[in-house]
Amino acid sequence: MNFIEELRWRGMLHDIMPGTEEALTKEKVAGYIGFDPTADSLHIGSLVQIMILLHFQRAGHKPIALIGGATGMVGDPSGKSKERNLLNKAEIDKNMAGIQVQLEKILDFSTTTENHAELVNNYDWFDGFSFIDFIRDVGKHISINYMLAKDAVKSRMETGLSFTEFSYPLIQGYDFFVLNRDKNCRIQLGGSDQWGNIVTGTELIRRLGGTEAYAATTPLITKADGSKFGKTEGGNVWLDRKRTSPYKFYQYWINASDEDAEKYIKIFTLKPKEEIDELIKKHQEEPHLRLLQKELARDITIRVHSEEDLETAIEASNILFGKSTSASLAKLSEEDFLAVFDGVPQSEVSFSKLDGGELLLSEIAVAETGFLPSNGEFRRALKENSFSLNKDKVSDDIPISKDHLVAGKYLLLQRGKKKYFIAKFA
RNA sequence: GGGGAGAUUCCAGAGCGGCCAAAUGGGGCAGACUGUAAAUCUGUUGCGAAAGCUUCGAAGGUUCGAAUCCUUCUCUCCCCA
Repeated sequence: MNFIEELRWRGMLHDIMPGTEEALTKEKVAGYIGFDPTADSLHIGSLVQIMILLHFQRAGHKPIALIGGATGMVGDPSGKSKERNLLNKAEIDKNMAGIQVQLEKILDFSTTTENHAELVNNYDWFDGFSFIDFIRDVGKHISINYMLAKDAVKSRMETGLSFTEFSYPLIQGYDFFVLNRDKNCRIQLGGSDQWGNIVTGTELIRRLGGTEAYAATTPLITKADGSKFGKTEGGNVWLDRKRTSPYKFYQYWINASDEDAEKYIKIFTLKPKEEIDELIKKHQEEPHLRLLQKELARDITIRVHSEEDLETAIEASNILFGKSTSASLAKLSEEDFLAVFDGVPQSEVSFSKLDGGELLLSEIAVAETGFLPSNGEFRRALKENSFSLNKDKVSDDIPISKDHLVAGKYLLLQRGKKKYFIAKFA
């Protein structure tokens, strides 16, 4: 199965330029995807693009990850309704370092591999490239009419668009040209919102007499219920464990709906078609086992984090969602407790507050830890029978004593099925 | 520059002197059902234990009483030039 066929059955192909498939079949080429250094970590939206590069590499081609050190300073108007804030060089450098680590985890960068992945930064060729040179050597080849026809530009004609953002496609197009010229890069991949930018590149390459260049894009990942992919109430789901703990990361995938899980397992795992078909079939026979979600979460968590992180996440999930009760919780040592609940939000409470024996549960849940925003919210939770202390439902506001503590210093608070919080007494 | 419409609790959007912490819908949260899914049904959704307190773009005013009336200001949208 060639690269494009692979993407096609996985539902990862949105648009493709004619001739791309033939060109890729004929020879092994280099291809690239750009990543914006807007944060020091990528989130799972970018994971789609990384997977694309991984497939590309597995098909024998050479993946290039371009970090937009220069373009990050300009800002891509695609899909943005407002002018973007610009980043400075120092921020971008810091962000690049973080992103690099994440890419290296997934793609094979070892130079002993013939088609090893490569990381480039477009700042390297834009630094020192004067404005005059740029508009003379590059701008000359692309007409204003061509630029104005772009959706990203058209949709901003009403609200306004700075010259800076207007020039963006041209800058990204030049990246493609440079990679084409210097690294025989023949294809640019990316999200469907990048189509306009990508074809500006192929156009530029044609005008400047490079080798034939191609393009393919991935569809926007959606969720069946219409909410945005990769978001939770806490914000984006990041690849960086400090921003999104492995436990939360694992939980994000475990919570995917059936419909989404079928889609995601094709996109985010490398499992072959037969295995996935089999999994889907089994899942439909015994949906309550949630094989799809488990396999999906397992595979991605290992790829992004590690086997150990997965084990811990599963263990934590079993305790939090399994049949476990306060009894099994009480048996945990402090070490196990901490390891298991690593990703659960925590807050410290002064141990001495327990002394009088009059510290109420509500005070801990609201004032001391901020787990719930107000006492009203706490009362509501009691009324709904949705509040648990150490896995036991609570129906009244009770005074907390040292006897309630797990491993001598923790309280496991819970609102509803999925929201946990740990109060640590120290 | 001229004329008009508007700004309401997370969002949309009613209310147009007391019955308004403010209809309704959406969203959020929770409960039931389940499979940590979807759908459905139910409850809940400013703070406060309560009395009560603080909210309806901002500041003043009228009134026993204002989201509702008046004045000024700020911002948004539409039409004409």
